Amino acid sequence: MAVTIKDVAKMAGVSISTVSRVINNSKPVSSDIRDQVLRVIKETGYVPNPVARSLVTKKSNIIGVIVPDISSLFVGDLLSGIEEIGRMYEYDIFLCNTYGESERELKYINLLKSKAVAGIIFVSEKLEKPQIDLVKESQIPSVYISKNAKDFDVYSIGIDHKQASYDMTHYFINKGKKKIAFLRASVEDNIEDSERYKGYKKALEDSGIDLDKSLVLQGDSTNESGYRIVEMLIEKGNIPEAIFASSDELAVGALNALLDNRINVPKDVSIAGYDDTRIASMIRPSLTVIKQPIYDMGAVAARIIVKLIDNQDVEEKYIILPHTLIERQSS
Amino acid sequence: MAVTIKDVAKMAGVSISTVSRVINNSKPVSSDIRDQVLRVIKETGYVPNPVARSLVTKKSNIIGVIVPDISSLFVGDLLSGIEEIGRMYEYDIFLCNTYGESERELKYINLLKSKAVAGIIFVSEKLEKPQIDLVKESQIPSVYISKNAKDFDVYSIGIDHKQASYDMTHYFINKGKKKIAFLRASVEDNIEDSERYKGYKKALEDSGIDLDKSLVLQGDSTNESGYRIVEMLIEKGNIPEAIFASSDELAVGALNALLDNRINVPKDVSIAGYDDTRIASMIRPSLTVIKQPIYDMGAVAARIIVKLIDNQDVEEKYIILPHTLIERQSS
DNA sequence: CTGAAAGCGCTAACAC
DNA sequence: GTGTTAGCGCTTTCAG
Repeated sequence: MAVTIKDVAKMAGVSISTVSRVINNSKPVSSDIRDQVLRVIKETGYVPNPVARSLVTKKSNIIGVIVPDISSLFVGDLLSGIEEIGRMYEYDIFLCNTYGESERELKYINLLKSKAVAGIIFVSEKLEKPQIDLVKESQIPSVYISKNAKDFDVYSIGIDHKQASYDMTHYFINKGKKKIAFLRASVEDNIEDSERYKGYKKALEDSGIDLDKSLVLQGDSTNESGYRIVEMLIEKGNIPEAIFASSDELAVGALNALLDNRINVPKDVSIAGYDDTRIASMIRPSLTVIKQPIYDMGAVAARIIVKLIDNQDVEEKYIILPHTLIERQSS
Repeated sequence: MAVTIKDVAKMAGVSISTVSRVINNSKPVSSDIRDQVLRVIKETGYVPNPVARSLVTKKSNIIGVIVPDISSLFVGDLLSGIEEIGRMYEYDIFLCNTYGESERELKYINLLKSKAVAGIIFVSEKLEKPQIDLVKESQIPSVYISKNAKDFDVYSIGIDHKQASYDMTHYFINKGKKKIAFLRASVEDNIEDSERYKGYKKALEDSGIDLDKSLVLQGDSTNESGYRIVEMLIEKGNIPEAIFASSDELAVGALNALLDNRINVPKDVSIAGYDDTRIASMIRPSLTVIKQPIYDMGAVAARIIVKLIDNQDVEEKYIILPHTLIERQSS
């Protein structure tokens, strides 16, 4: 059996309250007694039982992190950032994988609630009201990372997707491209509502280029989907001058479809991705991308959660981190 | 305040022990009373407090997972497998990221111990005795995933690395290659001890090919490292006919170094990777690889842990899953 | 500044 | 079959 606060108290010849006070620094303790207690703690290797502690305080030092897919590069980087900062403040990570299913998201929120987690970081492809309401109801501090987080009154981290998308489209236009395809991972919602689409559209408008609906394409987030879509374009002979995909994987799929059909990238067609996950710089030709500061987004999310837990002020609700356009070989 | 067992007991007109009995099925309860209790539970939406429960049983339904790097594709897939099976048995995942540092590994083992996790799945580049001893001492059921797990008396999951490595080397030899480089991510240990190296060496021996030490190369696990090493080989004019890298990322780095120096793959040089992470099929030329069933390894690890927790028999300590050689464009 | 005691929500003897 | 009760290890009033 591990040593408990009782043992320490007995060995130090004080009451357990005193021991509790020194380990929590919750109330003044005369320095000689404090030293005595500290010595016993060191000798015995005593570690407070977090479960018992959590039972009485109704708090834990656990941050619940809900993600749609652990095995994605994006989420991996995000988790690194969260973990790193979380650990700095002595918080641990409780991981929930939802596969993007709303039902599972709800289930996990309830679970985290019952675990009395100190905070929740919620990562989702697309936020929905029921989930947000459930979290709000729980009163647990929360931060969101999602494309549409700014549609809700919640703390969130993101980049300016519309601007980023505008930048990339504009970059292509500047390079003399007119026929620019927009490849997007659909999430059952209206494409018109998508920030990225808005940025793309606006850039075309500002340059007086007509939007060609046959070049606005929806897939899912996999590279296979990007492959199929571009292959279809090729079959139809509707080959664009540039392809702007809304994720790196989608871009890789598009790239492979072109290469496999002996279409040169970037000579015949330019390609750009979105996110700058590790793969973007690993493939050849390497991908021109909009870089999202993914690790930083995780780190900032963790920082915010910690602040919220400590009741500190958080300047803004919707934090926008800077994005960058990274030019590589694919354009 | 959430509803507690007390509230349920009062509303159902029974004692809290009875309520406890029905939620745990721990002792017989007459069916009418059981129904009554169940109804109140449903009405109130009562959920037992896992913290309180854990305090008295000294157990939780949490599996602690210690990994070297969450953001790696390998670990991501592994986690998917663990999570999926874990969830099936109602276990949750507590995530610990060590960056491969022994000190942090030890710290986390202690943490998991104090959290009273039900089991530990330990993923590491290279297992060391102190860590294993600490886990054993804790009496917590544990499963290991690591190249050198079989050097210890622990439950572990893996593939037959020596055979896999033999297979790949043999494959190259069969294709008429004689000058086969072996690229390896070193982990400060003696390369001679590495199973993969042994397989490589044996395949050469069996075919009467002399081992050329200038083609046995060590890097770290990044693609940059693979890039540098192969670049160096090119500078020296010591270009092999085939390169067998001990990870996909390493192989990608090697591949890029060749492509960037206008050396054709697979015409001039063949390349093979190891693991079959998602990137292997995403790049062009796609990578010939030894496929480790990563997801399955995670799933099996979770299954074993659950069995150990339930004191069920586990047939073997060291479980070897089948590997496959997948031939793609790079060879 | 320190100790005694109540209680967090639950399980598990122990009685009846 | 069911209820009473003693903790699990800790924090936190409340006295002193």
